[in-house]
Amino acid sequence: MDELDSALLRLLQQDGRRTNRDLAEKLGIAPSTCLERVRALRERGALLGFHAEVDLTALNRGLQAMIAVRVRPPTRAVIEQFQDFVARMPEVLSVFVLTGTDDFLIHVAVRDADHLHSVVLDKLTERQELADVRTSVVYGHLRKNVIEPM
Amino acid sequence: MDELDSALLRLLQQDGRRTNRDLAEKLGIAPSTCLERVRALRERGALLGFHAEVDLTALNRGLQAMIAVRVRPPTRAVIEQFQDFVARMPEVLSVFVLTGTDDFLIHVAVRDADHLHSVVLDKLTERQELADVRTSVVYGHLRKNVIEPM
DNA sequence: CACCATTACCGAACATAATTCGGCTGCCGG
DNA sequence: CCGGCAGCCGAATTATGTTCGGTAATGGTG
Repeated sequence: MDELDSALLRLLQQDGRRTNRDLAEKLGIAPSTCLERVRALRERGALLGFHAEVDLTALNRGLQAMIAVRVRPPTRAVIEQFQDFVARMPEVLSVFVLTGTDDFLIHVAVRDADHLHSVVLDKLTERQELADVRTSVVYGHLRKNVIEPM
Repeated sequence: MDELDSALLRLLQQDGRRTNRDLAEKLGIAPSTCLERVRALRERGALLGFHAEVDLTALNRGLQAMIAVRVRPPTRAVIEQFQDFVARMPEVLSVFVLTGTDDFLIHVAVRDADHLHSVVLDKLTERQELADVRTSVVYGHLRKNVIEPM
């Protein structure tokens, strides 16, 4: 994991569709070398994959919320079962499993306030193991690249 | 935004490096048509970009935490200034601006517990506007694709 | 119902890029 | 000093992206 590798990861994070030639040129190495480097990063597991970023508004899911949840009892079985359930909900963007007062943070993207309401009341609150729910609307969500630009 | 478009977004979300030919074949359309569709999605802003996913452990930042923050006073000026500050911290993965009791949720990835400690005590707590901080360690973080697989 | 205009689609030709591979270089251990 | 190894390179090959003119489908209009 030298300087070249992190430069590659940084560039591919900013734009995962940069061509191999482009990358090679920016780093001052041959395309074949660059290809080999990227392949090695994938094999080592440092580079997990490439994903398109989709605009939520374009999908009619412009309203985001963060739902803090406590389950009871907080045993492994209950936590895993609840996590599985939440992961299957189409409104869910991501699930954080936490220490502390809350057991979960659920990041959701929904159509509108009614939709959010129904997600919380009709889907989540139906669960027996759910002990506490607190919903916050997300005004803004800034996502950074893991490796800082130079 | 028809069925073809969302199929494209779904596939590109799973793997942003699928070749155009590949996509076209899977959808049963010509490569040139597929290319035009993807271009249209980008121009419309539905498809925002492509990004590499990097393994945090490989970067020696295997410990994640969620930091809930309240600032005082919660005016626009203070909130924007704090957000700018947080966004510049290299440990930060993403920042959620919230309604509710907490003003921010800060998702960080750090080397170890000492690093986390220093982020909270040496960097965050230094800020005058900071009224309240609660840190939770993240055991697991499941990220889903926005569009469900079929 | 016929007409036109518009849009989406296709396939072939062309341009660009990915990938392979044999060989070269420099570094390390013996 | 000298194998042996790992990383790198560049040219040849293969695959892919991209453009563009033509064609079929669509939808609105007289």
